[in-house]
Amino acid sequence: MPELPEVETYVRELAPELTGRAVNSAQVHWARTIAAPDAEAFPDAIVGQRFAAFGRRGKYMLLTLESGDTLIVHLRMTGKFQVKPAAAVPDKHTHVLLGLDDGRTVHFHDTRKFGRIWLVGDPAPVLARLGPEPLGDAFSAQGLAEKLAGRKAAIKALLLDQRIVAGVGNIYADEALFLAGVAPQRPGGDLSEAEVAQIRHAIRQVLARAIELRGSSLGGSSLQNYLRPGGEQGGFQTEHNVFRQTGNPCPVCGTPVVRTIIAQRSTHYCPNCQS
DNA sequence: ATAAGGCCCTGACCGC
DNA sequence: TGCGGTCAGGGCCTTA
Repeated sequence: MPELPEVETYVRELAPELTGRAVNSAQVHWARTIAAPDAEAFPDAIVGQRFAAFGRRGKYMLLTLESGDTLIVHLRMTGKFQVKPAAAVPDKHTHVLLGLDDGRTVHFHDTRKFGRIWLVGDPAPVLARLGPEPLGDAFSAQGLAEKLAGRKAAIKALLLDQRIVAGVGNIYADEALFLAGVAPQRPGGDLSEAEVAQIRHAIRQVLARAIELRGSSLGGSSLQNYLRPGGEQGGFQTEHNVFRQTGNPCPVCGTPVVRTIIAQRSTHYCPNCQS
């Protein structure tokens, strides 16, 4: 599932493909994909616009247009936003098509239909609830500790809360807690200052490494939750220590990795290394 | 205010 | 082979 490293990879790889390209046509085949303005108004609003700059906030892609408008894309679970040749045929899961002035077409493909696209003048309201960027200076150990103070929910659940830190999802929450040596079910408010600092450091470390490897691609050939804009896989899945490694030996101590459910999400950890 | 559970969606997978 | 049930989970919503 696309989390911060996967979205960052999208932004970096889309920029050279789309910068300067204009949208000549637009079709919406699943109305709920368009969060703003609405499916009916979207084509007229996007046609004629030209891609100018590419950014990211948490798991949101921010495609700035020359007009000053922003096309915001959230891939959620299975969304893919890919630039394809003119001859590429959309399938039944292709919900939005953007025809470009060079003949290619952007395909928004989303099997589960959880993904959303906004076309707005001001992206701030869409992003208003997000916590700090984990790779930025604003994500401090002290700030994280303040947000965890008094909280009784499991640290795993709190790391998935985008208001606490933006961009961490199920994969990188599990991997970061492993690197930090903290058990996922520990209440957030019970963590020591040192443990919070270790978690912050681990989040930054795992996200940076995953960006280097262009994200994590999971699943078989037919159920691929994340593929890069050109259709290639990422490379970080081979470095997962615990995520979907249930029963496999912990790379550090050899204890079998355990799977449990926290906040209705699959959670994987080493019961020996994480406490 | 926080915590917990439901909902949206489809396809893979499992047991019978 | 077919079929029903379960699981996957990000963000938002409701409920307590």
